[in-house]
This record gives sequence, C-alpha cells and structure tokens, in this order.
Amino acid sequence: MAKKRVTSHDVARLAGVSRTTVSFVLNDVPHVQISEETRQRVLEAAENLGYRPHAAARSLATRQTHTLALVLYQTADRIMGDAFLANVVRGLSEIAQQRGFRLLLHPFEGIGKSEAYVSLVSENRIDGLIVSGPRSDDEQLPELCAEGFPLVLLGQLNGADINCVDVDNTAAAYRAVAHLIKLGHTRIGLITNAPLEYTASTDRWRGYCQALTEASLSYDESVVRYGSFVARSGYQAMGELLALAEPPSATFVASDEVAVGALAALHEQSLAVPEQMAIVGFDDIPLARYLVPSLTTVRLPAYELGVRAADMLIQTIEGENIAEKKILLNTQLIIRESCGSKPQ
Amino acid sequence: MAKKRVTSHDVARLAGVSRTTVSFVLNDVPHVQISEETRQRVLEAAENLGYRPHAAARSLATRQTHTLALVLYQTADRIMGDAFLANVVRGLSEIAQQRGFRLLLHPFEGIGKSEAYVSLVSENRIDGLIVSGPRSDDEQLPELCAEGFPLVLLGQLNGADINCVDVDNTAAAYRAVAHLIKLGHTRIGLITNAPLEYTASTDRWRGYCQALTEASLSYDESVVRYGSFVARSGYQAMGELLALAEPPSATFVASDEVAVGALAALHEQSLAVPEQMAIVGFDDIPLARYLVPSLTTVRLPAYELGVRAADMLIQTIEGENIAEKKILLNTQLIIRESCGSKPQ
DNA sequence: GCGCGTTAGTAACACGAGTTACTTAAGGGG
DNA sequence: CCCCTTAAGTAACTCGTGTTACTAACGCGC
Repeated sequence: MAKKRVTSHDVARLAGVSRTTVSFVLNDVPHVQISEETRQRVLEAAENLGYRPHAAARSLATRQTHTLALVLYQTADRIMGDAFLANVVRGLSEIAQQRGFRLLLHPFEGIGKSEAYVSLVSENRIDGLIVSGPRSDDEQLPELCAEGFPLVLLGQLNGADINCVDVDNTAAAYRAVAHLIKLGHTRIGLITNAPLEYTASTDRWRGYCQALTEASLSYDESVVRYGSFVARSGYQAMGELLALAEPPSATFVASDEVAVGALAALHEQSLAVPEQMAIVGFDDIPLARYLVPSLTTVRLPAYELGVRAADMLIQTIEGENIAEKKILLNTQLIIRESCGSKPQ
Repeated sequence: MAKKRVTSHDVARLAGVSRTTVSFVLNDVPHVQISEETRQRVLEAAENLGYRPHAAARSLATRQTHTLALVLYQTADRIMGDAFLANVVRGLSEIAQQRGFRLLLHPFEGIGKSEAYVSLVSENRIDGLIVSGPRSDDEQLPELCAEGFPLVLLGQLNGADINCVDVDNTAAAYRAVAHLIKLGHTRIGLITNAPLEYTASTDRWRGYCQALTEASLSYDESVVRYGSFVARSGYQAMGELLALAEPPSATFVASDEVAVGALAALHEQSLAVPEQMAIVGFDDIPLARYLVPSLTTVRLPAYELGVRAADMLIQTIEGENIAEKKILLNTQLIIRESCGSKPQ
C-alpha cells in the first residue's frame, strides 16, 4: 500500500491543464504565456499533491544532474589527519546547497585506480568535479580538462592549466621560518607534512628554503626530515633530529598533526619548548591553541577554500566567465608559545 | 566538436543486433537465450565504443539510484571535532563502493530544517539514508521509517524502532570510570562530550552514574559539567571544577577533544596530571597517545561502525533479511599515562 | 507433413520529466 | 466583413534505458 508517486501528470489532471503547462509554470519558463489564474491553479495543485519532480527523469531530459563530486585523492591517513578537510567540506557543501547542488563524496585509496572517478563522469552522474590533493601521476585529469569537463582542483598541479583553488603554501612557510629567524635562530630544522610527491609539501619546503636563503643561511639537508601526515611520523622525525651531533635550535613542522608527535618526542627527552627547541606548526588545527605549550602555527582558510572552490566550479558549470583560473588564498601566522616569541 | 555520447543504440548497431539484446547481454539477465557468439559480439562492440550506460536513464527505468546519503545532523563544530567521523566515512564509502553504491554527503546545521534531506528521498535521488547524530526532535525520521524507506541510524533514538548501529556508550563510560575507582579515586568529576540532548552524551553520563553507584559512591552534581564537542568547552569546564572548594581528584572527560582543553586548564594552574588530577578521555583520537601526558581513553571502532552501517543499509535496500535491527559495537579502554595507572 | 517445444531474438511500451512547433480563440484595425 | 496579431495552451517528440510479450525459425517425434 505504498503511496504512489505523484507525477506531473497527476498535477496536470488536478489542475485541469496539460502536462506541458505544469512544466512551464513550475519551472518559470520565460517568454511563455500563462494566465495568472491557471498559474495559481497549477501551483496549488502541485502543493496539494506534494509534487516533487523525479530527479532522474529530470536529469535525463535536461542533461544536468545538479550534483558535484568531491574526489579525495589521498590515503586514509590523510583524510583522518585533516580536521582541515572537514572544514573544506563544510564550505563546499554550504555553497553547493545554496545553489541547488548535491555533493557526492568519492574517497579512494588505490593509487592509479583513477578510472573509478572517471566513471562518475562517463555515466553522467555529475556536472562537475572537485579534486583534492591531485597527484601528478594522474593521467585522467588533464584529459578530462581537455574535454572541457568542469573541474576544480583543491591544490595545484604544475604543468597542467586547470582551474584551481589553493593556499599560498610557499609564502606561508616562508613567513613561518622567517619568524624563527627573526627570533635569532640560525640552525632551523624542517619536518615536512608529507612526502615531496605532494605539491603542498614541496611548496612548503620551498618556502623554508627561501627564508633561509634570504637570511644568508645555508640549506643543510641533515636537518630536513619527511613527515607523512600523522603524529607518529613527527615523533620519529624529531627523534632523528635530536640524535644529530648538532641538532637545530628550532624546527618548522609543516603540519600541526605531525608537530604534536614532535612535541611528544621532545617531552620524552626532557627538552623544553620553546627554550631548548622552538616549534612552528602549520594548519592551526582546533587543538593547536590548547596544546602544551600552545602551538605557534599557520592558519589556513579551510572553510573559505571550500567556498571558493564550489563557487568556481558552479560558475564553470553554468557557463559564466570566471575572473581568474587560479585562486591563491592568504594565510595567517598565529603566534603562541611554542616559538618563544614574547606574547604580543 | 564534443564527442557524442555513446548509447546502447550505437552498440546495438555496431553489433548488428537489437537494443534489447544489448541490454540483456550487458546486464546478464538470467533465463534469457542468447547465443555465445552474439554475446561476444555485443561485449566487444560495447568495449570498442567505450559504452557507459547513462545513470539517469537507468535509474529512471529501474527506479534505483545506487546512491546512499549520509546525513550529518550536527553543527559545524561537531563535524570538525570528529576525526572519528572521517573514519566512519571511510568505512561507509568503502563498503558502498564495493557493492556499487555512491555516497552523497548532506551536512546541515539548521536544526529543524530537516525538510532538506527529505527532499533527497521524495525526489528519488537516493535508495537509502544514513543519519548520523539523530535528534529526538526530528519528526521526519519516524515518518520515513514508517513508510518503509531504507534507513540506518548512526547512534540511537530511544522510542523509535529504527535500524541502528552504535557503540555501547554506557558500557564504555562505565568501564572508564570503574577504572578510576579501582585506582582509588572516590571523588570523580565528569565533563560530558556534549549537551544531554545528544543521546551519546546521555548514555555516557549514565555509565558514569552506574560506576559510581556500583562502588557505593554518591552522585554529586557539583562535579558534573557539560562540554560541547570542542576543546574550548573542556578548558572552561575544568576551570570551573578547579574553582570548587573541594575539586575532584580525577575526571572522566567524555571526549578527547574536550579533554585536551581540560589538560590545558590544568597545566595553566600548574596542576600535575595524573598526580593531582587523573584524566580519562573518550574517542582515542589519533593524537591521544602523543599528548603530554599521553591520554588514557576509550577507543571506538569508527571504521567498523561505518562498515556495519553501510552493510546493514544495503542489505535493507536489497531486501535481504537483517539479523539484528540494533547493532552495538564494543569499545576498548586504552590505558596510558593520564590516569595514573602503572604502565602495563 | 503436421503440430509442438525450444532457441534466439525483437518490437513496442514504460519510466517522468523538458521542449518545439503547432492550434485555437479572442481582440483590433481597416 | 476580413485579415492579422497576440494570448493561452497543447500534442507530440526527446532524453537513454529496462522489460514484457510476441515472432520466426528450427528440430523432432509420430
């Protein structure tokens, strides 16, 4: 005894008009003549019956799905580590909802199994694609772009000329390290957030180098370690730095999550932060200010990143001109205790 | 010059058969007679043309979308705080992908604006619904359930007889507090993870009470405070407990995130953990073991929670019988430094 | 040689919308 | 009185697939 689905046909019958008219009225089709009276009759009938257009039927006819997909091109570790991502998603889905779009989530771990998300496109399941953490070994991406499929990267892919929204990682890292230099440090370690295959990781590394160069400090590979998203990797990396004959007096850890591991290692070896080792993190996770010591870090506009990406994508889909193909958002250095600045 | 979409018609023509036959072959329809030779011819043609069925057309015909929606019935704070949720999502989407389903993400903040997700159902956009953090003031939920729409709760809703997957919060909290009691504490504070409107919060509170009762300790409302997902709330709550004339010697904080705030407050007032205040958290966020001191906490099977929920939902959709309507998963007390146990 | 079952396949309809091209009636000008 | 325009609305087609009911050909037994 399941309630039968209400179709536009039912609405038409109740209002005493044709299905065409119903469609015209409900979609507010311009340049079409419908008397105010029938218009009201149709609206009322639709309301009374609780009519909802069938999404599949509609998208079959209009060739639009009003659905976006967010592809998370990254491992489980990464998804999890990123409180950051949750905020990006919040921004994305807020704008999407505002403009009448749904958000499909498509995480996948299998490197190279990118066929998976291409099927979303070739089955006409979505109107546009947001790819987070794109990798340069993904061959499908440039292809999709060449075909003109609406696409926005969260992050960057050098070489490819694809619409993207990102944070200026290099500038942010530069400022973080420059701050440490200003505080008098001359031997500064680096623990990256991730392996260098990730462009965000490379960019932060580049910012680190720039700051050193500008201060005429030499780049010393022996104080550089590579984290991989999670605290454990920071714990281990800091352990290695401390085992050096001549450890740095400060370290830039390009991820808060990783920095927490580093702090644990320092505590374990009874080294005081910031007195014996100054630390600057990256991300400004919600916990950063409640850590002991509270963490100096770089704040990312995660929510806004999502908003801008969704905005850009929907504009592309709807054929509007977009002002800039590459949006770089600014970051903010949040100074707390772990770097040893005087409180401001 | 956009490549024209390849339809089953094209495949039929290339293979020299009818469209019906193509459909039969590609869908492996049973009890239908197709010679091995034509079968091969069709498969080959489909392969050569790179044929992909149009999702909307298909779901119009079959009345199935092969899409699930995850409704996040909670505020931005919550989404963000939960590294937990990320893992649940991982479990969900893994099973979904395995069984050929897509996952639609539908967070929403407006309490009461539940009409929003109902539209997913009434527009036939999805085959099933997973609702995380259901609230008892949601009137749509029981209604959907009564209509027989496939539904699984992540969490519980007392009163309603809806399929659900959850963690045994009461038992978990009971064990956490019992552990503190065993260590000799007789005055134990409680900081909840969230306001009591959330059932998870109530359940943990109940576990706390049970442990006290069983040890013949009296419930003292003055050492109970209500957190709300984020570290800040824990910082403040602990501040209040410390301001009491007679503060507790141990506190059960029903969320790691909130516990971090509590730890910060303790450190600020130079109280040693666990010596002057023992702490047990809840969630086992990835950072828990790297905090200073490392956090004793309750580990939740987040990933498995997602797996089971997806499994249950897809079974419901496909009309299979489900063994139990209510799945409660076990938790694990992870003993670290913050509770003051001897290392095991 | 006739009827019957089986094999291999197809024509035609359903799903629920959007859209193009056409019809009909009323009003207006000469 | 006739022609022309405009307002109001509709019949019929499209989108791409799944599915039911039917047909044509073939082999087989009697």
